[in-house]
Amino acid sequence: MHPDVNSLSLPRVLHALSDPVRLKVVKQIWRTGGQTCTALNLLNDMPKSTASHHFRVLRESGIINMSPQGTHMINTIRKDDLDHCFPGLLDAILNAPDTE
Amino acid sequence: MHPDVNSLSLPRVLHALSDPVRLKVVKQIWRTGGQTCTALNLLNDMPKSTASHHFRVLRESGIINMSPQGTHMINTIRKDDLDHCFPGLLDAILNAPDTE
DNA sequence: ACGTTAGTTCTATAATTTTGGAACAATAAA
DNA sequence: TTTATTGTTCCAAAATTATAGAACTAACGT
Repeated sequence: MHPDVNSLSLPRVLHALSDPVRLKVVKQIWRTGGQTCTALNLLNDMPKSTASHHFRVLRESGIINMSPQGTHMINTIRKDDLDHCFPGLLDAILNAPDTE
Repeated sequence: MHPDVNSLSLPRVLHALSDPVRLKVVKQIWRTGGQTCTALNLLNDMPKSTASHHFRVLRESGIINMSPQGTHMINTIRKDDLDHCFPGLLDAILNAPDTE
């Protein structure tokens, strides 16, 4: 389930992005323009259920769109929606240096 | 204790701002250009210790500067430092509509 | 010196999040 | 149809965070 554009919450978006793993994932999805979970190499670092959890947080906060494509999920950033709701926010975060 | 400019962490900053109370506080400090804790009317809503906790999170993430002024603390946003580390981020958040 | 103001720290509890194992779908491919 | 592949969901444990009462500290005014 994906939240509607008009129901995005800034605290929720910020919380989703405040996790280093999720922040990294978002940057990578953005860089590659849409990836599956495994293609993101998450499963080398953590079990599937944990990765799935992080993707769920990103989806439920409205940051990513997940669409089933055969056996995988294609993840894309909801850039337009985020830009519409919070202008400049995503760009600032995507362009920020890796501080962690 | 305030973190140095070169040691600000994006996930940490995002986490600090992902709490609705703290987000509101930051906006109010920015709007008024520097306020004490009580002037922020936090204590009407919550006990002192809780407010103090939130201010500590904001301070330790590098978002606010707290300087003792007699018996109070003057809280200001570390705008220059944040702009320097994460260009556009704070503006995007400060200008974002109140979604909560 | 005394009380007041403003806020911190200590401590504990409640709430939320993260992590991960195991069982479970759904699709694809042999 | 069997077997992988890709991921989800369920569950419980671990870790983090939020909340708040109570005692404490420091500065100011009287």
